[in-house]
Amino acid sequence: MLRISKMTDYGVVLATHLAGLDGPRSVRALAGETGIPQPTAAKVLKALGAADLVVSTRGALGGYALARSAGAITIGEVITALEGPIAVTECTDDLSETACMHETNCGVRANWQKINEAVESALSHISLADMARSTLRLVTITSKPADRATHTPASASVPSDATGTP
Amino acid sequence: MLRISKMTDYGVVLATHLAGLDGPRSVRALAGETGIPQPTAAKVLKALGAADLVVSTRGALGGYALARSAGAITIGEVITALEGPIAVTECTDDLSETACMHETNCGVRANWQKINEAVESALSHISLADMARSTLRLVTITSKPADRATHTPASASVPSDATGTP
DNA sequence: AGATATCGGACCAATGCGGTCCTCTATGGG
DNA sequence: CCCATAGAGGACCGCATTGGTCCGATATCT
Repeated sequence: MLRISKMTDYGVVLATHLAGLDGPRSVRALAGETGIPQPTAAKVLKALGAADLVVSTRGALGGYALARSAGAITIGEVITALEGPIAVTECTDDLSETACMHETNCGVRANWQKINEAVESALSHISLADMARSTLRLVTITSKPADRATHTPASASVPSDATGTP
Repeated sequence: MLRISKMTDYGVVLATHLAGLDGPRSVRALAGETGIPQPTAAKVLKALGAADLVVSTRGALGGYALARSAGAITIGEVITALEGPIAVTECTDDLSETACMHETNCGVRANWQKINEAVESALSHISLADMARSTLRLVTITSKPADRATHTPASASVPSDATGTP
């Protein structure tokens, strides 16, 4: 439903992988272990570093390590670091005068904020330590009300056939 | 943190606007009232129709109307209809053999599913009727399961109070 | 000093998204 | 009965973002 960029996916993979290590590890090693191309991994790690989620040690024997304990870093932070703060296309420029004041528009736009908060909150309940567990217990947000088929996420179990098109 | 496409934004605005009406309304009228360019609005409404969220009446005096009551349609459905099911770049092609089996990778990927569920669940708690209210009460994600020790998310819980009400 | 490894840029290619248009079909009104 | 209206359903294009690569500079360990 929501688009997750590949970079963000990489970021979560990398961060989770890092959660299982203690000492700093080089980008090369990290990339090799996760199957992510080195230059791209470097870019992601860099962004993660800018958000203070990982720390880097330079020079020989250097590398990346988590800035905090795996339990203290939420995937919400990771995603935010890579995806940037929500982009809900808030009332755009001059259009706001014509349409925004019109009627429901701005009210709806304001509520987008709430939606974002709800999502962010959900994401803030999952830590890297949780991700590292093979079977995440899942944050079970209250319940599951009206959903109408078409989205039946298979718990665990990797999709054997890749439907995606590269 | 998560990218919301403009189309999705339009969809929510349109659907919410529709929630305040009873009879069918033409795309032209809808577009004019929401400030969304007609052709684009038509496209969005079309997608909403394909997801059975709105029904269309053809011919003169025709137009779009909600397929169900405003309280029975969640924004999760609207977003899913426009954004399509999550795109978490599931284990891509042959790479999966090398890296996926490697270690954390696939485990992490499986957990992405959980993340998605959490988000989807959060979004399923907000109906169009809720969106129509100027001040959405917010879905108050109760949740809060797995976290033991060393877990100190800056997130806290969902801010149930209306933060900003412009 | 030299080797190693990150940092911080610039840089390019491609996918996809936002947006438009045109034709066809169905329905209601004159 | 015929025409105007209004949606369906395509094809289509341009631009922006994203995914990915490369380079020089800096810092650290042997």
